[in-house]
Amino acid sequence: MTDTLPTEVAALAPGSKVLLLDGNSLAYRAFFALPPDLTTASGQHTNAVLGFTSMLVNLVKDQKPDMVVATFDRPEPTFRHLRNPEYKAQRDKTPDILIQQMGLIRQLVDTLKIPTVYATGFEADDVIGTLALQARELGLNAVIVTGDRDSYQLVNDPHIKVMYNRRGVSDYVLYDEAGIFEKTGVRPAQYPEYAALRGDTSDNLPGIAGVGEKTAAKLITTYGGLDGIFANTASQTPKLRESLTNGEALARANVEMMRIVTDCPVDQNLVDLRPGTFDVDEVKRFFDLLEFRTLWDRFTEAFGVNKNDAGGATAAATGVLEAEVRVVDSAFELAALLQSLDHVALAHGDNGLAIVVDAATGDVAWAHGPAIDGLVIDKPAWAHDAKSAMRLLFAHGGDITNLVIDTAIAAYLIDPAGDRYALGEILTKYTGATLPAVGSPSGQLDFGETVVDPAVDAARRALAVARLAPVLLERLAADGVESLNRDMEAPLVRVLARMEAAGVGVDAVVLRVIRDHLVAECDRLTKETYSIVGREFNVNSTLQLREILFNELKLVPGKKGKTGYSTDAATLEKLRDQHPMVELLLQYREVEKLRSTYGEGLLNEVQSDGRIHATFNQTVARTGRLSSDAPNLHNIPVRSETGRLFRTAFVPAAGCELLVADYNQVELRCIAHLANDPGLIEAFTSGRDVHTETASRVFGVDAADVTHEMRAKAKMVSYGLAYGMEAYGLGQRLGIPTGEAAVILNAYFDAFPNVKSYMERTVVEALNRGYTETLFGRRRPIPELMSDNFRVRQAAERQAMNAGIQGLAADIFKVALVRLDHELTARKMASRLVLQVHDEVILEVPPHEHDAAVALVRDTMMGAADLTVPLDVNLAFGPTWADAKA
DNA sequence: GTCTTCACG
DNA sequence: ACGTACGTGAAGACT
Repeated sequence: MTDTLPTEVAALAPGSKVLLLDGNSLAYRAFFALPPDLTTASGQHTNAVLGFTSMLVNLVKDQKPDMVVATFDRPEPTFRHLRNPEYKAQRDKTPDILIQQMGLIRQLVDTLKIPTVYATGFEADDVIGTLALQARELGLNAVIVTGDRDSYQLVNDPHIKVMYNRRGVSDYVLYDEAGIFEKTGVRPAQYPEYAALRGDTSDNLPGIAGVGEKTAAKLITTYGGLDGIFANTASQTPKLRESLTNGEALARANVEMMRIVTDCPVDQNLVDLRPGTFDVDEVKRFFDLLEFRTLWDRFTEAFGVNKNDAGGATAAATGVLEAEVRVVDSAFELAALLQSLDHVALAHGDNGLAIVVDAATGDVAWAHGPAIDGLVIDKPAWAHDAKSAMRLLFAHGGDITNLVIDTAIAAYLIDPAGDRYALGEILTKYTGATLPAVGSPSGQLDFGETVVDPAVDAARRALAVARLAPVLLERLAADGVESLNRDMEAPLVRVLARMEAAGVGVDAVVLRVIRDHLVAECDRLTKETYSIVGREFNVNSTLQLREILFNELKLVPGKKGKTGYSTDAATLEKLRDQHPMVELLLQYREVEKLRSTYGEGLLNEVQSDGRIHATFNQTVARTGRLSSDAPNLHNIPVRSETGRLFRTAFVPAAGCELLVADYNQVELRCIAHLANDPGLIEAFTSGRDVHTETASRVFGVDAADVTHEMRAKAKMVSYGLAYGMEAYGLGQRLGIPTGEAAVILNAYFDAFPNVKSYMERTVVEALNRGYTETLFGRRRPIPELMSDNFRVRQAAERQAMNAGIQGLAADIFKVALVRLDHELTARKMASRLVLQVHDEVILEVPPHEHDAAVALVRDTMMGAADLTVPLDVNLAFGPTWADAKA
């Protein structure tokens, strides 16, 4: 123990420059500096935010402050309002368009980690006055930035200056003590009394009639202050004497209003503030949200950030990547080279693989043709789009068995909202380096004259991976998604690669029969429709359909879209009784969808091995789910009788059966766990049907008395819940009035109160953190939660509610896939995964593994996560996908 | 390239 | 008064 208290030390050295921003005043100036019709695509007004941001950029660029501190008025009335109800009464006339933007301005300030100081019952001016004095005590230089002349009175020390915004966003003038005197004719300390005499329009305080700026300044300098002036009224002209005598009370009251408090109770003292470090990504998202494009460049310049920097990333390396390519022809030579590396940064090219030998010198080996036959890379591997590299090696009898990082997936984990994760883009974003365009000889754009060796392109990409991987690994750790990458996403790459390579068996003959039948049906329905309408037209054209339905046939239109009245199935359903063509149209729509997307679509994707090899995307869905394309095997029909026929065309390899396993109500179980709702947990642990159980609680009847209708309604509510559904939506889907739906919804939340509080808590947490987080640590930034646009914000809230639920289900499923594939391999089983659909896996199983496969799949899937409710799995075998149902 | 519609979990 | 359930991908029409 020491006998002295620790000395408080300011963050800044004496002589440092601190900018004190009067947030409200500058927001006003910004608002009137730019046209009010500046909006984003979604209709959010941005003129004040844009102007404010622009001011800030200019200030930082010109002033180069060591710290910026902002102040805003508090909503509570101040002592000035209590004293004089007229004071700043015009604030009530603040335009709505500006009020809407104040939240965004504060958000900008927060995003830039600019400390904000408040004092309840006082104005921003008083806070600034208090901080300016504190700055002086700390030996700092304070620059007050404002559009309010009241602050002139604070410039009574060489270390305090005012930067006054005259108009626009860049017209500033910096006043010191002499400057104030020159401008007003009085010294700063005299400013309140001077202003009290002449009045202040911006504060809505009238001055003494007949006393303007000149007279006020002259009186102040002659008599030193109000006391002197009113003691000497006798020496004035009769007219001025009368004005002064009548106005004395007013002027003395005004002074009390004008004088800035320099010791108000601020919530933070200057000595405790530190200049913050902002996250460039977060700032960029804010700029993107508000569609600030050109401002971004000015911002990065003024704030001295590499505009491609990823915030915390510490890559000094920049420049254009150039590779020194050595060609490796023999497998022996390649093996020797790999032996010497402790990790392998690689990129795949046309039938070859580029492997970084020495990133520092740009030394890259290009192995192709026979050299990669049977190549198994078991060293820790770094790659971009590793799944494609794996599939290339699979085709040559090789493998990549120890993937440490896929740079695209890492970028996705850092921000799953990114639209693309092209190697060149994330390289520049996270390291500042540039990847030359494909086919470009030396970083220049190529117009087809020069043909560059594909090996060179692959080599450059491998170098890019070598540069990126360490930066991204560091960032993954910083974001707390290291284990998500290591234990889930990275291992999953190979599982998906194996499923893609395996493909799923398709009976093209069956497919063709289905397709041909649909073609005939389409033909029949089209002709019948033509005969009813009386002429031919393109039934696939919504435009022509709208014309016929709503103009010619005069049917009553339903909802309207962007371009006109909707003709979707829900609308047509309501028009069913109005005209016979509507029924035909509905039938046609269904059949045409099946014909085109599935009949023709799937047939086009059948490869020469009689199988479909779709692509499973791991960096697309913002919730963490997988997606499928070319073709999409995640939306093969099942709900309609005819559509379900397509599943009869999905078959196992000869001698095998298909094993289909899907999680039972996995999202609802996730809700039960996350909300920790006793009722919902009990509904799942009781072992009885969960929807019946739910209906019993919602409708207050015994489980035995739950009707089919009640169960269906309860089921709809349960699922709608996960999406943030409201009474209107529930009513639409159940075909009941909104009021009735509201009663059901309320009954649900009464029965399961923790579910409601979980939903509310989730939104608040996401708002505070700026992102949602699943149980496994998967993050999803949702900046739109801060939007001032009601519609945008509500949509964001629903996304936030859903992200933790859908995301957790996705995480559980991914764990199951990884473990399942791992176990199948470890047990040297012949069964293999061929397909997955969000909560369902499909395996090809030879007869002798029938029982072992069931046990393994069931145990692995049920054990993928330990929730407060059990996970349940349905399993079924069948000769086709359609037949494999319990 | 955007819009509308509709298939799935 | 607003608009009204999350997440995907594909096809066809239209600009």
